[in-house]
Amino acid sequence: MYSSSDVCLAGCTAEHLPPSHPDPPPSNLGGFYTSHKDSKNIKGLIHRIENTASGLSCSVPVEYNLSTGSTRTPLSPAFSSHYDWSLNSGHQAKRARVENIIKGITCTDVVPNHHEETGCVQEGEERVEVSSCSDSESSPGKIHQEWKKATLGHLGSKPDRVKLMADILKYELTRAVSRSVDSIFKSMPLIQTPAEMETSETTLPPHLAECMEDKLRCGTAEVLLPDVQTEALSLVVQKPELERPRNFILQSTSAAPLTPKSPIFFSSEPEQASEQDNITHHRRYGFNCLPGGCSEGGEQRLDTYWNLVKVKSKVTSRSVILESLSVDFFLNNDVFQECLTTNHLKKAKLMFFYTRYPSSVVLRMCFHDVQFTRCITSQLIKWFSNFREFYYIQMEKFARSALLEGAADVRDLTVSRESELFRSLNMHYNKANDFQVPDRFLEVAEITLREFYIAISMGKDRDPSWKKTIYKVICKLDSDVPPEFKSHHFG
DNA sequence: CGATGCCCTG
DNA sequence: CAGGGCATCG
Repeated sequence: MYSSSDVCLAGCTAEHLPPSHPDPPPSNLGGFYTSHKDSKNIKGLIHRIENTASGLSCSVPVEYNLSTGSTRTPLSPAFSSHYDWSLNSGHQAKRARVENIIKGITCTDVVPNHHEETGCVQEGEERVEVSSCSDSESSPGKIHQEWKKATLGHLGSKPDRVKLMADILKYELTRAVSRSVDSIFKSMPLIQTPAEMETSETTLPPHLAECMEDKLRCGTAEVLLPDVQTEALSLVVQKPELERPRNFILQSTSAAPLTPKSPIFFSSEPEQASEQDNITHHRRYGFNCLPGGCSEGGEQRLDTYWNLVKVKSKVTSRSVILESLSVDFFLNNDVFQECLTTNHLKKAKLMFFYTRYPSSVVLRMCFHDVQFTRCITSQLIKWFSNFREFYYIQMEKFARSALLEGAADVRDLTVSRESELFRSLNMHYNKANDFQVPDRFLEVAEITLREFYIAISMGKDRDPSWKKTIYKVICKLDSDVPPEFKSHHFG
């Protein structure tokens, strides 16, 4: 059995390829996870504001009403029954805590290079803009100024202070969400904004272009496999020399050499929506259907992006918060499909060029976008069983034909990309011919063919279980699937 | 006994 | 390709 380290795609090192971890955070979605953390910070922010009153035991839980976009501070008995907080020690404590809030806000708004030392949330250039736009009645700057006046100058009535505190909390919450959304877009270099797409339709982002280049190299590269034959196989023979006659029916004289249109796996091919796809019901946890439809993993990521574009376009803090929380929830619940699609079938067929007997672990790695139920697993296993069946039937058919045509030397049996046998297999597993079949597959096919030929010529096919020995041999010739098959970007 | 694979059939 | 039957294996 070949390990993954045995397979090396020439000119395509591991670091250029998508991660092969069974379920890694997508490399192009770092921003999503950053956003997720930031979104968590929204909750943490409230706690941070509360906890800025260090040493104070009383905490004011803040509820954020998602439907109204307002914050509400449930008044504790002490808070609600003793309005005159200047005369109450508890009120002094509250005042200290509120002033601490102001400190926290001030250090983010006024002291540009100080927030790291003070533990304040570091943010970008929007800080200045937020402080400067105070013309609106509800603008943060206005709130900030009023709050400063109310607290530092002890102006305003008690309800005003409470209202202002609620506004401050709302303001902070909104800013935190805005930062989260911004961070998503700042850390999403892979996907362009619509404006960028319009201006540079054919220009890929550097990251993506590099990835595509690598895939191009991979696709046209030979699969370098070690010269390993760990088992003493009965019919593993050297390839015939060039001068050896290469004929028989395995060679097609009329067939043009098969060259893939594109070695990139599906990436340039918009998959037609098949009937099966249309009737396939997809499920996103917590979402019946997000805008953009429900389809493959890559498309879902794109859907997510467009969803975020919509989020970005919203200007009201409430909608931003709602959308952001939706995105957070969406990202926090990894998306699984509960049905196998035609794309999965296509991928499985291409996988067959590498492995005829994939283990369940390999299947899980390569189909990590589907939820692996018992039904899904057995369906995938059944697929490969069907693939093998066709494969062995073809092998037996061509072996018998070669025997009938009087092939005397088993070394005359070869499988090249021009042979009829390969064309038959390629038509079955790679109908679109958009995949560069690895040379290793040709080698394995040749070995299989010769195994069948020898067994038949020796009359072993009279044994009802004569194929089993061949199956065992072929099973040991599996290769590990390349990282592309384990990647999110496949398909 | 469940998982897996082959065989056969539609 | 899927479903069912059957055999094998741990």
